[in-house]
Amino acid sequence: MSRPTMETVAERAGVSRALVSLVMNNSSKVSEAKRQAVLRAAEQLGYRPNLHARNLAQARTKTLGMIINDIHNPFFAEVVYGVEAAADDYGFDVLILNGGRDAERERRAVETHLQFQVEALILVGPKLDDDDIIRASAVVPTVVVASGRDNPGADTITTDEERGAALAVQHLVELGHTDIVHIDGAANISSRARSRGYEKAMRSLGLEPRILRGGDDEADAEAAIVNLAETDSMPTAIFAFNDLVAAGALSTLEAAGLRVPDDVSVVGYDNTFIAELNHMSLTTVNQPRHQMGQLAIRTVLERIEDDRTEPTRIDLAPTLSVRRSTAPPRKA
Amino acid sequence: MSRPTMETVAERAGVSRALVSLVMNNSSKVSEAKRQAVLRAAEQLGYRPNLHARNLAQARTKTLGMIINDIHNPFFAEVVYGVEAAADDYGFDVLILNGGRDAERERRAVETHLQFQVEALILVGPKLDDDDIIRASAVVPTVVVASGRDNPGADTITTDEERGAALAVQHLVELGHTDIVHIDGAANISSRARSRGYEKAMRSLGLEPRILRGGDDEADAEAAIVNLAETDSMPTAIFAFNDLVAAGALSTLEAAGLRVPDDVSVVGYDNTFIAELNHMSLTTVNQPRHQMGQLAIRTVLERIEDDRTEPTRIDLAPTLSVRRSTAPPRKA
DNA sequence: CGTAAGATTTAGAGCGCTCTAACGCAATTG
DNA sequence: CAATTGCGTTAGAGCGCTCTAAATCTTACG
Repeated sequence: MSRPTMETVAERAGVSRALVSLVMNNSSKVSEAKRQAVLRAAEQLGYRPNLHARNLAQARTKTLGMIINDIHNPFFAEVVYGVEAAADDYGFDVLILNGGRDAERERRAVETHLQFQVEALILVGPKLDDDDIIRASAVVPTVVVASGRDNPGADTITTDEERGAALAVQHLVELGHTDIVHIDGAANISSRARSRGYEKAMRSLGLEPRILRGGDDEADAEAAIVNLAETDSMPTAIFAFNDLVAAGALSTLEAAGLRVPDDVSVVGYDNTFIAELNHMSLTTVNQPRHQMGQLAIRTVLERIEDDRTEPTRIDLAPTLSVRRSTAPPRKA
Repeated sequence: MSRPTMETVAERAGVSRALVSLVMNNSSKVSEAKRQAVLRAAEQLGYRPNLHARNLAQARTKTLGMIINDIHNPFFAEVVYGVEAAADDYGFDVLILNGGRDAERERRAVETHLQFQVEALILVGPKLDDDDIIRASAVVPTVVVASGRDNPGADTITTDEERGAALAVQHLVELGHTDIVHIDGAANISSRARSRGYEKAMRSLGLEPRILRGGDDEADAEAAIVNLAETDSMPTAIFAFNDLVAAGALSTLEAAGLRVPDDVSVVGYDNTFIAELNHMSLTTVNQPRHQMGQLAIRTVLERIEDDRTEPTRIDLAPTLSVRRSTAPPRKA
């Protein structure tokens, strides 16, 4: 009942174990006759090579370990596709472990991957802290995708989020807005850069920045906007930390009797699935996620092969996806 | 530069390799003194057990292989969380491979998992056909989650989709609707059951079913509704194949000057992320995804341990999540 | 004290595969 | 025809670990 091994196949085909190995790795120095015999035997027995044995013998695995902050998040999904496409090209398998938005879980995931002897680690939006990342990259080449900060020891692929925020501001100003409020991401890792980008852009255009504390979901947006309505003046445009916050802004504004984009324009960030929905149709800052995934693989594999030691940092340019949530301000 | 092995640790701690093994598997029959010595040596060397060697020696892996139809789809993500939670309880690791909506890719993923000697296979919304599934379950216990049909040889975890559709109809009828149109899922695997549920429910309530061909995204909904507006009469309620189609209905209806739910009520299916957004607030049929994931693990692991041979089928009950996209029909 | 029972520790084989070195054999060559 | 070459094939060691059986060390008791 236990699975057939090379030994079994060899016997059946009337050859040595070594020859079966050669056939399985389709070596060129096997006669056509024997190759056929071996393949036939393997087929009949339902033979399947044992990857653990192979990895052990070869002392390499041709496998990459990827950890995703949160499988739920469609932003990361896109990165995964990029990673897989590139890994395919290089003949590597990608094993995915779910971080579950939890540093402790991620730490265990790193451990699992290392025990599996993955040849590189791809961390997508990790919650891990610097020490964890240093420790990991001491063992195996590591690349971090889409995390604002610098990652000591690891390669980093990001987009320039300051620039992304500036794109949003610029778009609104070109439409004629001058009173633009930013709802920030609170403690979120990307919040700092986006806020800074917003602030710089506003100042350089001679406008006064107004930043409200937000967060990363709909409820946070609601709180911020209720606050605006009650104690502050309502701006003509809102630049939200991300699409979800922007979605919250949309519904809260409408609940308050304000129309988007007629009364208030709204811009999001990330160009997630949400923004694309017709019913939302959010103008938003887009990050080239697929490309980020691809570059992550290239970078880290190139690091293996050329054994470069200095970590690289790649900063891609964000773009703006204009949809129906922005328009010129109502003529006063 | 190569990683330390048990041998290395043993030398450093001044004990035998076997003792290190015992410590690593925290056996109770090791003296405290040696245990400490070994742990210290391991720590200092940064020792990490090689899972491939262990799996090879043990002839088992304590690893489960999961294949997800499409990482993008948030519906599946929730299932993943359920699977992981349950697998944790049993001390199994879960390796995830992305099917990428493509049967061929899935087939390769199955192969990879089998070569990794996973002890069971969890297929979430697979695109594979019956033969593939039969072949896989001949090698390793297999459970299929969220796929309408019967899966020969494999365990199956689904919800009763006919019943889900009936819930939607019933809700609308209770609100007072009688003219309810269904936009179906075209070739989608779940379409048949949902349509049938709709039709039966309508008939049993003495209402005339009207089914339009839809699909599984926004554009499909738009086509169907434009059709309704132009050639047919507009109903007072629409039951869509899934949330995305419902979202498409929402925007198309509004573009046509109809208000939801004042003029037309809309019900979706799946209770995805979209439905929850405040701005959408879709009434929708909910499947207990987390529970489905958990049951998948329980079922398949119990199958390993009790070596049951007959495949099981578990059909969970869907529920209705009522939100703001449904209301009584406008009084005529 | 001697020794049996129990508690710790270890030697060594084996898991399924790859890889190096060597082997057998036919074809080629001087 | 002996020697060389080269192709196809194979023996056998070794990858890092677990596991069984046996060795060694303690402890306790008569």
